[in-house]
Amino acid sequence: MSKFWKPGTERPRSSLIDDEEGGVLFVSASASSSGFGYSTLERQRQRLPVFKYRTAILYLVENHATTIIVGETGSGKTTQIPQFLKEAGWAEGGRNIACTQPRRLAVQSVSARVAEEMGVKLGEEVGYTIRFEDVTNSGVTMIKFLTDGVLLREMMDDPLLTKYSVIMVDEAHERSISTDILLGLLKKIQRRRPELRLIISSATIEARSMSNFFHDRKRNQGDAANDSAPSTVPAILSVEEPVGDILVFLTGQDDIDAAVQLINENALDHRSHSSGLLVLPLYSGLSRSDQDLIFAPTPKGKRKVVISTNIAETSLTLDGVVYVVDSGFSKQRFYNPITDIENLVVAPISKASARQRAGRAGRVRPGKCFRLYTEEYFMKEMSAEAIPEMQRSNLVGSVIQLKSLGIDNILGFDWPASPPPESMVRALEVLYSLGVLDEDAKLTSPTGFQVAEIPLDPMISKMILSANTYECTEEIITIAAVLSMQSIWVSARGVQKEFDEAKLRFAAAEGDHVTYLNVYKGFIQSGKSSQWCYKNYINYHAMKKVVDIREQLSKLLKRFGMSLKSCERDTQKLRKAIVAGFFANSCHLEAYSQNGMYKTIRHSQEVFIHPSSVLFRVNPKWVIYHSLVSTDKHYMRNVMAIDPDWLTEAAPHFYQRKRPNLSAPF
DNA sequence: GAGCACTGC
Repeated sequence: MSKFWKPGTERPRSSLIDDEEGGVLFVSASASSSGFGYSTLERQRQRLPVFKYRTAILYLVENHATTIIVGETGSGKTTQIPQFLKEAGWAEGGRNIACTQPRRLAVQSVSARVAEEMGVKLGEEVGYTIRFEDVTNSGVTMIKFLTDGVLLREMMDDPLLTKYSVIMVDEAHERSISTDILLGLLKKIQRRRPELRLIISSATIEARSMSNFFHDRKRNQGDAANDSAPSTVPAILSVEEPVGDILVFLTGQDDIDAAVQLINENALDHRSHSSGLLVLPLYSGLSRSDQDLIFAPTPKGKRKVVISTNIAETSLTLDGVVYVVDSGFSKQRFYNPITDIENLVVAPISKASARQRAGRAGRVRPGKCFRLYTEEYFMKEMSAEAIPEMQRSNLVGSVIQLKSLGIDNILGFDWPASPPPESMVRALEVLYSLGVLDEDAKLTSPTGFQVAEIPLDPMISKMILSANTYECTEEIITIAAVLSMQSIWVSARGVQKEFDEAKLRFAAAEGDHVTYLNVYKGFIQSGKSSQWCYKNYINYHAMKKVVDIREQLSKLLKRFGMSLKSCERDTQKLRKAIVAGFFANSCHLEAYSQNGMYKTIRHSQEVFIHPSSVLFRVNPKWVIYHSLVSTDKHYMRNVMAIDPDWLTEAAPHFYQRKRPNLSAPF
């Protein structure tokens, strides 16, 4: 354990200050690979705390900070930082900590746990805001969970908020939505209290300082190539230094598999030193056991080469990496509010990303980064930061988040990066049609408040609440849990036939949602067996998480006064509940369509059933989908067949207005 | 006939 300054003793000096710009002081802190916040993956795999946040906080202690505002999500920081501050001797003198937690559900559960961990009794509970008032006997006079407008205003006027305040923002995910929300809130404070000096710490800044190390090193020359896999291979093979693993950043599964193959072929053809390479792919679609290969120690005389997506940029840390090869590209999501479609495209990364990637090298010894683009491109053309997520996402979730923070004037909110007004309007439209917002754009009661409290996509939340009416909550919370996963299937390239056959054992004529119910039933009947999952090409870890999320949802429903009911075999009930949430995502098969083309009802967009769906090639006339993914085509993922009458039944306000002849035969 | 990554405990 490090030594920390106690008030009244001589203060240690810190060398943490990286940069000073315009009165904003940056303190280095990283949550993703170190510090208190582990990423989920990291946390599962290695339980080794590194104390980046501790050092940052040491700096604050040193500078007589009086207030710390900790952003932005995650329970790690909000629970452990207050605890840590106590340890650090920061407790004396009536200082103030506020932890922001945009999601109310999290706030409540976290708060209860904090109370337990700190051995204190809960203070008064106002809504879902919990306040401790000098209950710790440790001198930390207040810990506020800054979750709604009332507390935000209190915070602004708090006399304890003097001179320094420290905002720790986890920017590992460059300009994420929650970061933007937090910064927007902070701007409000700053305007009200201009004398305050705000200190922002961020992981991106850490990347910047690390990249200084590489700054004057020679970079590989070469154009930014579209086809990154082939051009990457020579770079990997040209790494001549004898020791140290290599981490390569490419864009996606296809590129990665191609590169792995090319390197292995090269090894066979030329008996070059590449035969000493142990080449491993890494992307989230891989099974856990395949992913874990990258953590296995490199065999003697071999050099590990991990070819990865962005997953290794922030969420996974490989200790032995000494060389990084950066293609300069990643897959990024862009949302078009006019068409309401999210596109997944290969795009150039930002400088901040490039630095973060470079920073993955040399964690254990000095390293090198090979960038597959020119220094001139880096200096002159590469954008400093990625386009904020706020500006390229569907905002339905964020709008409801703000509403639940007590911020009613969404359009007037002071975003650091204002999203396109069209996105706002779309989001408000959807929330209104779901019955979450009323005509004055206020949360409805109880639906709006309940939806805001469920930490899932509002459409899923609405589906869950509707299941109460249709008496099928047992089934719906299972479906909701599965839908909030990436996928419950394992990636099965090469064993496609076996995989398809396995899937057929669960396939339901109604579509993917009911199929998931069958999988869940099978999993439970097997006694939650990992063997059973392996045999059926199902991701065991995903299923365990489904069970976990399902459990949380069931607790939540109980709090709403709803009991779990099963519709047994009556799938029509649960399909109607699903439609009650997803009516806006309806499509019909184009008459005479030969290739399975659908059109969305809302925008007449051409869409197709994703090949991973059990309804692929089945093509029912009317379907609703959970999400669209757009690569070369617009694909619907998680598709269910419906009766079009259910649409008008679930959302007469939505469909009568737009399409009076909805039920017309096709 | 196809799947960048993250967050909620």
